[in-house]
Amino acid sequence: MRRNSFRDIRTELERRISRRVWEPGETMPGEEALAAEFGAARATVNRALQELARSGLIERKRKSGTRVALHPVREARFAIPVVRAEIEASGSAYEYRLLHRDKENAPGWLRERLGLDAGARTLHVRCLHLADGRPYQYEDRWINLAAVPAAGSEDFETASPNEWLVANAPFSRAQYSFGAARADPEEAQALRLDAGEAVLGNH
Amino acid sequence: MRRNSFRDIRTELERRISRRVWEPGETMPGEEALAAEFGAARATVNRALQELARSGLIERKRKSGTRVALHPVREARFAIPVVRAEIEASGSAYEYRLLHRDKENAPGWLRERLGLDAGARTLHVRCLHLADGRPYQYEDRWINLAAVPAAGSEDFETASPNEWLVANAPFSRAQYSFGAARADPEEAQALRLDAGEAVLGNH
DNA sequence: GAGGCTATTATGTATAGACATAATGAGTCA
DNA sequence: TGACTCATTATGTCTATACATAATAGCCTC
Repeated sequence: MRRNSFRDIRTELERRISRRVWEPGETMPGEEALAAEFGAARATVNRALQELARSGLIERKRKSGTRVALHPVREARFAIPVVRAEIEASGSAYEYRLLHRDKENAPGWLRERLGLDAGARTLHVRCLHLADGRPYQYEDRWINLAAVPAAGSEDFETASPNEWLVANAPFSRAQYSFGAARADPEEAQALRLDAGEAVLGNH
Repeated sequence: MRRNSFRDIRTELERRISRRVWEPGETMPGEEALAAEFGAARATVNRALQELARSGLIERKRKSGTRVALHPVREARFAIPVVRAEIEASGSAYEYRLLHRDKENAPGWLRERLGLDAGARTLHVRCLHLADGRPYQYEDRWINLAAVPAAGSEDFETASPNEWLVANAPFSRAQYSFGAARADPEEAQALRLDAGEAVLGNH
């Protein structure tokens, strides 16, 4: 008979939390007590609890104990997509087309967004990702050359900045924002859409 | 002198990976070897490696070993928004207006999306969130009454389904998807936009 | 050489025991 | 009262050991 694994314990605790065995904000039993109940070592219970804490379901503090989070799961995760992988995973043929690549001074709106000085050098790349020959995503990217100097010597003829950056500039802190807008003429042409059609953007 | 903790080990391994001490795709030393190098127990190295694997920087497979991920799928987190908190945090006055609330049979497109049987009962709620009296977000929500029966007895006169669900139906597995679309006449009217304007949606 | 069995190996997980650390609260002293 | 010290306590982490499990490689058989 299989012993209680940390997964089993985690699952059972999740169940109890969702069934309100312990109310949100309420302190739940300590590691020792749970270990005794499940017939497992404290380290095993600890692992289960750590995972629950990481996912935001519970909050833990030394000495005061573990309590069910008042505002459960306020965070979710999403994978930063690599377009090529996305397209290939769907079984379509991936094609990449470089439209534009030039070193340019950062325009005002960009300097403000990134907190750059006037005259900051950037690499401006526009390219298109196609799935089965049909436009799939239009990439219009500005790379701060001060932050990623190595990008200046990339030609981006065969790999997109998106993919190159993910592979070559591992970042740990990043900020993404999304929004919807009507396609401007340039975007519409690249994606073969009617101008004014709605597009999802990542700024 | 502080011993090497799993954090130190994780950090050092991250550094090596970003400095290409091991190339992407290359097999890196096993747990035993790393434990010997860092003067730590294998369990400690294991914990560091598990976290790196979870964040997508490395890939691990029994027997074949640990290798640096070829396409580091980095994950990001986002907060599941509670509209009221969002608006209040920005210093605006929050206002909530219920537009529609009715128990309805799930339409076909919804049944397909959620994998429901024909005739499944759902609660359909439409409401509007306003900031300083101006439309901010339009919420058009279908709740599966089989999954959250308690929602059926909520009137949603003062709290939105969004908020109620986050507080009362803690979920650990969830799927969100986002998209852009042109506002349909109903959405446009609620948000006081021109029909056809681009809106960001959460499906 | 195809198919299947087996040994090997690296990771995965569990354990008991130990010490570390943070937070709390009680007791002490000015 | 207020500040400080210190014991207490729950979680945090590390270790050594053991066994489990998946995947590979090599061997054997037909």
